[in-house]
Amino acid sequence: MNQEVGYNYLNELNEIQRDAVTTTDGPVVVIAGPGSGKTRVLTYRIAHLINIGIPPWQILSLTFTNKAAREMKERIQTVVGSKAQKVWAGTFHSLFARILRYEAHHLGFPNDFTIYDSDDSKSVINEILNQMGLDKKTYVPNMIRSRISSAKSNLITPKNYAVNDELMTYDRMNRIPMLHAIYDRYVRKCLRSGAMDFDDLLLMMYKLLYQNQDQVREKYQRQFEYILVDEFQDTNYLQYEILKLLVRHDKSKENICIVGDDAQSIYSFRGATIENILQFDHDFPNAQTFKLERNYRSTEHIVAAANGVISYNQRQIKKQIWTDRTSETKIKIIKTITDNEEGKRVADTIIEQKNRYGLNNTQIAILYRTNAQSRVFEEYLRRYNIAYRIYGGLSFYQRKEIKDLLAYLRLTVNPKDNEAFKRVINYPKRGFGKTSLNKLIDMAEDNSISIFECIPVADMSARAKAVIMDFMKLIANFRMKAQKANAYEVAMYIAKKSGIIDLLKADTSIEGSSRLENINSMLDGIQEFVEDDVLDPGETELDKSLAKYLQNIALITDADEDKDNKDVVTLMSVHAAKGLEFKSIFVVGLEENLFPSYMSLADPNQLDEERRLFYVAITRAEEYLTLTYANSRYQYGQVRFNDASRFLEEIPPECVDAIIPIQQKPTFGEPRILGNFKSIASKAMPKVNVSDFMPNDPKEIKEGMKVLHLKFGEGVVQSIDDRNVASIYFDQVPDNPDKRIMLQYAKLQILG
DNA sequence: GGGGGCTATGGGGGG
DNA sequence: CATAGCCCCC
Repeated sequence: MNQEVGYNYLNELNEIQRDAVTTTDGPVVVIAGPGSGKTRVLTYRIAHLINIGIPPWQILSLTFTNKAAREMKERIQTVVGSKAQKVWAGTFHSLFARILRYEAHHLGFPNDFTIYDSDDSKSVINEILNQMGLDKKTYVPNMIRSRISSAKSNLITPKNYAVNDELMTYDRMNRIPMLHAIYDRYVRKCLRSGAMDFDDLLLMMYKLLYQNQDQVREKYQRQFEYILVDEFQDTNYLQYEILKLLVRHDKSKENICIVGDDAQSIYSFRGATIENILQFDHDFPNAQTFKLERNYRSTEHIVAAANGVISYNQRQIKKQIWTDRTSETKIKIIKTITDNEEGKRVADTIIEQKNRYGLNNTQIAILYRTNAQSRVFEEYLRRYNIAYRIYGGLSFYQRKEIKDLLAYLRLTVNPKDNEAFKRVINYPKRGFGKTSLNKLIDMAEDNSISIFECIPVADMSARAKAVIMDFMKLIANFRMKAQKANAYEVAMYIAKKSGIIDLLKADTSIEGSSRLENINSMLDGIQEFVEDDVLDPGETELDKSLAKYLQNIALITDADEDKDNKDVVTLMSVHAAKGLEFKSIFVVGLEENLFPSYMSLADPNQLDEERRLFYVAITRAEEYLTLTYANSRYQYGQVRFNDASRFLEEIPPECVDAIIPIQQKPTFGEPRILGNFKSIASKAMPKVNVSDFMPNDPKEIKEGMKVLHLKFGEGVVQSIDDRNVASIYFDQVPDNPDKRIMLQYAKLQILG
């Protein structure tokens, strides 16, 4: 054993954990309760494999977030040194994307394929609905997306879908009989755009292995001799089938170790199925099972509460989670009248805990069922001067300006990327509107090619043609640059040459400057990417291309972001909190219709999943657990009244402090922040007396004339172009006095 | 072709 | 309440 670096990690494990680490060969199942040292087992198992001589690049370790993978690598590194970097550790999506970057050509995709996010997918679906003339109220884009996604996750091709009685009957009954056709078109559109959605990253990996062109399957089967899968309860059918393709072959020793907890399965809405754990025993009958039942994280009351709650679920793998951590502090339940008061009481309690127990902000987290609930807590934390950070919600990469620049980058790497094309063809404005774009889209569809490929043969007005040829030249120019420069240099070049930076600089409003800031921090991020000199597993030389950068960022999420070592309270959804732990946890909004969500109430299976979600929430706490609910809250613009969540009643009463009642005098006079004040403060427009206004015939208007406009006031005509569009300077308009007005519609009065 | 304003509608979790 | 999408106006 390698004793030069590290230490004897086996001493840090209990007996069962140690067995789970040292049973390296053959299939292994680890059932790991919350706080049972699961990460420790996974980490040391990998370190152990490396220590007994397994080359690190033969180890495939699939985790739920990239951050978890990164942290694991760091911990492995303390045991085995720099070899840890060579382990293939990451999420299913990110590792498969990396592999597909070398292999996608086997599947008819460019190796520099684009990854479509869910907004892109939705936009593709909308385009299809328009082209097929289908009603979006019946064919709800989100619903279609999720049906396509689950078809893919269950390996049902469009062809198979169309001949599947059960699916077709379901669709007919739900008045969406064309779904199979939409699915078919969707797949073909993505292929033509050289784009894969999130499901495709899995599906194409499956196809790649299944088709086995150039013995690709054998290559990866040989390479990944040891496979570890974390959070196995959250894998879907397709993910499991891929694992089987990798593990099951003639020479295989079936060295696969899956780690999971059926009680923490919370992703069935995206196709995850607990069946996978049950099926695993069936598929690998010689699998050895280890149950980690000792909870090292939480105190007795929290563990008892968790056990009590989860016992209301019928189907589960038998286990008894226990702890020897005693505590004076029981679980607190706080009841309030309004959501606003809930926010205040949570903030009060945070102050109290910091004083009484000496907690740092970092040791505290507020968990909610829906991201929309964060607002009241933000308000009070800000008011109390407590630093916080919100995870989730609108991520950085979903901001408009970021998506705009990204679209240029994407189009540069992959000109067939239709979604990127649509986004920037008229941004900045270059007079290429909806009508011309729709014409192009239809033409591309008719010829089964991408929009970009369609341009040279497109039949359109001379003016539109001129605009679009210029645009093509611009992109060609970007592509040339991308061939010889790194991601940062190209991105900087594009940000400037595309006009995005100038456009944002010209916008002097607060939002404008924050957009520019975002662009700059994105560019900083790209520079960081370029300067990072760690070789990814599978790489023989550093790849700092734009294409590589795009692949990297397409799959990172908020949960992957590092806490920048600031002392902040964490606000996040329960889903996002999975795998994390905090000394003090607040689970808020415990009301019927909210947690459990109203969408789950009708279906016992979904209700069980909500319960598991609650189980995940409370087991994040080490010592202090506070549960809150409000009798009434603002939901969708009106006050709603909800009963306390059933989950509160499922907690054994002996774990709970006496319920803290509603404050007798609720705090009035706290200003509520109301919406719709915008219009008052907004721009002061010049006033023109309507009764005096006498517009002239537009034909009379010439360059240099002084004119009057009903809304913009007095202006001077700077120029009139061949399209009969006048550029007029209105000096009474504060923000952007330069207006382009089409004379055929404009009402202008000549002043001289 | 582009922008502003109004209405209808949704309403969850995330790779 | 937020926002997407539509319609209308310039």
